[in-house]
Amino acid sequence: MTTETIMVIDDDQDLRESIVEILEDNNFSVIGCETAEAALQQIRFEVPCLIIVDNMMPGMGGMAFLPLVKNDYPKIKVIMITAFSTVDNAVSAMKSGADDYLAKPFKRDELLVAVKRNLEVLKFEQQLSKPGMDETLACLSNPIRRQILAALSLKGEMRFMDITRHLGVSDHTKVNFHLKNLKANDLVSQDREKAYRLTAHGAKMVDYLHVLSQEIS
Amino acid sequence: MTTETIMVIDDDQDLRESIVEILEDNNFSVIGCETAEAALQQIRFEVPCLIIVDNMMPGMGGMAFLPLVKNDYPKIKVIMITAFSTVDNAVSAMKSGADDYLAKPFKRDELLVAVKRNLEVLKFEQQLSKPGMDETLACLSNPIRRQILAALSLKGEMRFMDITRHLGVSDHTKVNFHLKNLKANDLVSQDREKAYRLTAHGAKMVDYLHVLSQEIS
DNA sequence: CTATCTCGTGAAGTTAACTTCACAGAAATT
DNA sequence: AATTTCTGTGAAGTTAACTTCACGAGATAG
Repeated sequence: MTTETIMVIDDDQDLRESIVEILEDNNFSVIGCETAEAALQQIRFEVPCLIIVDNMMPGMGGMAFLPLVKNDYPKIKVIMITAFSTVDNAVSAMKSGADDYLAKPFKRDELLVAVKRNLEVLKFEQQLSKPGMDETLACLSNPIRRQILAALSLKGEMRFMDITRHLGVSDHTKVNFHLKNLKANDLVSQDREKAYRLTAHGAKMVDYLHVLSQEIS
Repeated sequence: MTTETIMVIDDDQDLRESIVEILEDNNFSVIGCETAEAALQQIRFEVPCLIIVDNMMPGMGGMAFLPLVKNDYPKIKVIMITAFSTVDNAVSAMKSGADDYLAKPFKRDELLVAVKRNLEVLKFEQQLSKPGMDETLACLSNPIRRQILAALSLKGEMRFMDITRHLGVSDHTKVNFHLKNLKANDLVSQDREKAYRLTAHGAKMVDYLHVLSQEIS
């Protein structure tokens, strides 16, 4: 289960506490704030993954609050609570960057559905920006490195000069450059006697590339 | 079936013609040459995918021939025919760049097995160096572009400024740069009313990225 | 009708990726 | 023992990728 924090901002104490309670009942970790200003302070100490904020509040309203948060933490999902469910309110909330909205009055289930939907979206997006994704894909995007992987996949184990000759590359230091890159990305390893071989991860990536090659051309 | 050309180089006319015949019986397109020198000329007109060359020949032998071919056409597979099946011969043939060897005398099936095995290896290697592979992987290796893909995958269709705000990028021209890249790689398209959406190919790539994200961490 | 927002181009400027070159110690050969 | 081959390092140099800036035409809103 996700144990990330959800922030609830509403000046109406009754509503705020009831939202907090509903969420806590569903095993979310929740922080309640009475004003947007207080929330901005609080975020500095603990960054929530989702914020539920009322549009109409004394002081800073949800609309003003939104860009401030999104600017510093674009990944945080924000659900706006709008007073009346006019189309205008909803549209303007979404246009100014809200990820979702709840029209007052809303039911317990509507709240939970919205929260869970947005957490799913967050999870989806985070998968594609996983650390290591960049490096791995960039590493695989080079034809020489893929050729090295292919060669190692077929022969199992190769020495440095064997690889260089096998690729027909004139400058051996170029091969060395790419081997270092492959090692840094944990696709290739070097054993006791200096021989290069695929790591388990490297072997998986070779499989992955073959599957991918079906889709390409 | 593969209809690529195989080249057979042997000064012994009987052996050469019998190899050619065996291969032609198996629906390969074959060119026979009596000398390595003649073969080098011939290659300029038609590049074979595999060469079977005798080690011992008057004039240029297989050992001298090998580096000349591999230098200009590193992808061509070369099977060396060695006179005696001593370990030395085999090892030195492989060390100088031969992909496989056949010890005289060899049987019809030994020849066919070796040829087919090497064509399989060739196919394997070619899959990983398919054109378009580079560009696609490089395109996917950028986090902003993956975020755009994720957003389009979730929302189905987005306008330019919606994407820009959704990513929390201050400079819209940066987003434009990456969108152009995605369009150039056929992952994203733009319809009549300027709205961006995933192409079929782009949607598949999003799926593949999710598969990959399982493999990564 | 003026002002703002949208969506885009193109030219620098910057950073990262890749290549090439010069050199060198360790290992294997002769 | 001398020499070649193997396996590297590190410093330029080059090219490609990305970012930023300046500008503008067309739509939309006030």
